[in-house]
Amino acid sequence: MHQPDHLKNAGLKSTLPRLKVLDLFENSEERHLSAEDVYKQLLTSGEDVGLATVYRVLTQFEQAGLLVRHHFEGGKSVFELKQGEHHDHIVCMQCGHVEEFYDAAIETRQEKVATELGFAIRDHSLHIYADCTRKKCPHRR
Amino acid sequence: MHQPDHLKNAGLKSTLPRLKVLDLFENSEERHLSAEDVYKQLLTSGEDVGLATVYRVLTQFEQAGLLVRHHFEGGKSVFELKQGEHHDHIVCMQCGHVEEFYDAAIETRQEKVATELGFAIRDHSLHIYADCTRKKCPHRR
DNA sequence: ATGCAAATGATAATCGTTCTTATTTGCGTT
DNA sequence: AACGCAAATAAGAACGATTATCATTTGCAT
Ligand SMILES: [Mn+2]
Ligand SMILES: [Mn+2]
Ligand SMILES: [Zn+2]
Ligand SMILES: [Zn+2]
Repeated sequence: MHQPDHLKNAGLKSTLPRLKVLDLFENSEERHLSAEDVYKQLLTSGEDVGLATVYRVLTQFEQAGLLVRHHFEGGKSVFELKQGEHHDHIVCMQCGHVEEFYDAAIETRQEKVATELGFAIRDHSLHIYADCTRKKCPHRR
Repeated sequence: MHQPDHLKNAGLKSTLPRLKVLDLFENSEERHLSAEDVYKQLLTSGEDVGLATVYRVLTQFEQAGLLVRHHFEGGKSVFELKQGEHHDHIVCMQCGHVEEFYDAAIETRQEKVATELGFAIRDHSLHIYADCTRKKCPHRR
């Protein structure tokens, strides 16, 4: 889906570290990755990229519109491939599993609320923290 | 409204630093304060409390249910007095002004979404980032 | 007033992230 | 294919927010 020239189109030279990071997001099991996640996964697969470079590249990709950054609880930034449609997140407090959802009613209510209060929305984040029911989840009874 | 014995009820000794911090939240102009905010305001009013103590006390108050902690963008934690009713926040990206709101429709939709996805909600945060229209706001045209 | 567990405050340590700078690389041009 | 150079990288220092350590102080039950 993404090609080396996606980088050029974004005004970024197609360098080895950038291609590796992009590749990781395209082929990783987990959609939502922190800088540390990216760094460690690259190390594990033998690719060695400096941690500073990972941070720099993630920020550049965010600015270029290739990635979206989220601030879930826990302090660290998490990134995912930007693939058009906006969505919100529900995070399992037991296993960290992240599920995505979109609810049109919520989105419109937000607009309404903001307008009534005299605000013009630029962005928003809705994070639901919950317990999931996946077999893998350590919380399962 | 809060008395020294609110602390005792929460299982916390009523010490000087704790009383000062609680007092600040009760009498401060701004409802939503960071640790740094609290520390500086105490210094300004002549009270001297160590920064470490401020952090410690804020966390204890959160655990005791006296304060609620929020993670707005910008990295630092922000606290406010817990006064019963849950609400969400809309933050001005220009002046930092925080407005509170509650929308029943949004709350119920969240429950619905979570249930459908097989999650049991424990908590959530909805932060709307926007431009406000207050006279004080530097963004005003 | 006394004793002691609990709390404080100064400072060191930690964590995620950004900055600095010497070295390397991508890539358009010979 | 070799050059030249701006742009990018890597290693480590620096940073800002927060937490941990530990010697000293304080609240409070006796
Ligand atoms: Mn997502
Ligand atoms: Mn609030
Ligand atoms: Zn789970
Ligand atoms: Zn404003």
